[in-house]
Amino acid sequence: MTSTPHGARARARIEITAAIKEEARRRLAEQGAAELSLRAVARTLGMASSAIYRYFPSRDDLLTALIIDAYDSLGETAEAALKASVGALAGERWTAVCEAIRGWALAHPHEYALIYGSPVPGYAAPATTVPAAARVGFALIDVVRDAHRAGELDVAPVPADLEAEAARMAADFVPDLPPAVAPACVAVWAQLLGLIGFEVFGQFTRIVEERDAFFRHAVDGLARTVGLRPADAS
Amino acid sequence: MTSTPHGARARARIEITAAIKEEARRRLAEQGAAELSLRAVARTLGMASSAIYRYFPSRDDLLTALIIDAYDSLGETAEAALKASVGALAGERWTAVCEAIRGWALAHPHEYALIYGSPVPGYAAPATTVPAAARVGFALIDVVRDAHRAGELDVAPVPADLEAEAARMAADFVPDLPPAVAPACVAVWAQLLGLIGFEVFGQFTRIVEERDAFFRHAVDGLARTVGLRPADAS
DNA sequence: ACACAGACGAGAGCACCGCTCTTGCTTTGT
DNA sequence: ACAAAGCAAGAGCGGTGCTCTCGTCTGTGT
Repeated sequence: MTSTPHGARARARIEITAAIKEEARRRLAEQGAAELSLRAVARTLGMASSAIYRYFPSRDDLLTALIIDAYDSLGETAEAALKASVGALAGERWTAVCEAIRGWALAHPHEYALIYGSPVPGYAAPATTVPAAARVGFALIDVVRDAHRAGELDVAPVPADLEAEAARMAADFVPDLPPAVAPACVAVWAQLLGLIGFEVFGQFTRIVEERDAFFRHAVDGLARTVGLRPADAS
Repeated sequence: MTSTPHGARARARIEITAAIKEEARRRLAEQGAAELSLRAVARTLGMASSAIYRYFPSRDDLLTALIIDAYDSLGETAEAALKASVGALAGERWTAVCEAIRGWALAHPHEYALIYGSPVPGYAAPATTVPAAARVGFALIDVVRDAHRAGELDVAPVPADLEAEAARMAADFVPDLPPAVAPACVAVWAQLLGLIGFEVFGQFTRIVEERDAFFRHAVDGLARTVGLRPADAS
């Protein structure tokens, strides 16, 4: 009965690994990454602290696994908003995806901090996290791509010293879009997350009160920057 | 009781406090906030670890002091760029201040992470940090204000649901600017630091190669968003 | 069928951390 | 001059990440 790769032992390993990750994620969501302790996880799981090291070689490895999960969770949220908005105007889709990302960030501040805050140790972004990290960006790009297909994208030219870079970016990430929009896409991606990060990390305290309306307005501005006509008719 | 306490005791206290902060800042710059340990600082200062608690009640208080210093250092840099650019075109001044902020961030990544990355413990932003934190924002606003005085600011209207908020923001932070630009100022401030944060934290790895040209282009876009005519003639 | 290599769990232990408490000594203000 | 307050040092508590060793269990090849 070896339907699973190597018997029941391997299955137990998968289950325990998942249990550790689940408990760690719970603690992460409650207290943040700095307070996440292997010993505490082991304790509530009823195992010796040393046993955890059979599953995750170090605390950083556990954290890396959680980082990938967080990226995937956020990416999934963005993709869901993307799908749900098929057929709508490009500006409205843009807003929908941006608001989905913001909503996720506000609902999972510690996870957000884990992936977009300061890198926890010195710094590290193992190559394994890259594909998961890219999903959010691609969801945003998809809105732009669809708008371009529908002829609703206003492409602004790019300065001469960025032309080569824009071409490279476009070839790497958006082969079916005009190269000139590639830098704008990347810039807007970073700016959007800057906006969200400021809100999540409390930088808007006593500065922005009407968060929803403010975000909506700012996101309209970002849409304009990439060449979309914003949903807001104002 | 006496504002300048006569005696060598008070003077020694100031000197030791400064020495602790200096050593802590050195370690922060080298290793980051997570690795900053009171014991290690005490060790290299040749004092018992418990003695440090006479000067900083807790690790977080030391960190808070460093946060204020970092805000001030960054604010000073921005203000210096602002002063150095008096008389230049608004677009050029904008670029100059933005590049000064970016330059500081790239030169002091750990300090940058301390103030704009994820809040180190659970969260914390003692009220004492607020004035220092505001300096950067005001440097940016000054460019906009001067442009407005010179009649070089294009003010875009604000949606109806933001008018009250815009008026409140303007009254609080930019009383001599049209209310409609206030939300744009705040949004652009967050977006600029998002841009810089992504670069500092390595999110642009393998995505943006020509960092300088890219940043310059993005900053031109931000200038446009607040209503400035960018320096780039393209 | 059985023995053996490998995976596994538990415990002890190391070096480090933030922080507190107590004990003396020195400076300060009256 | 003397009491009060500030200060440095040491010991100690509970916590951390991580390693090592030592029994136990298990999956597998002969």
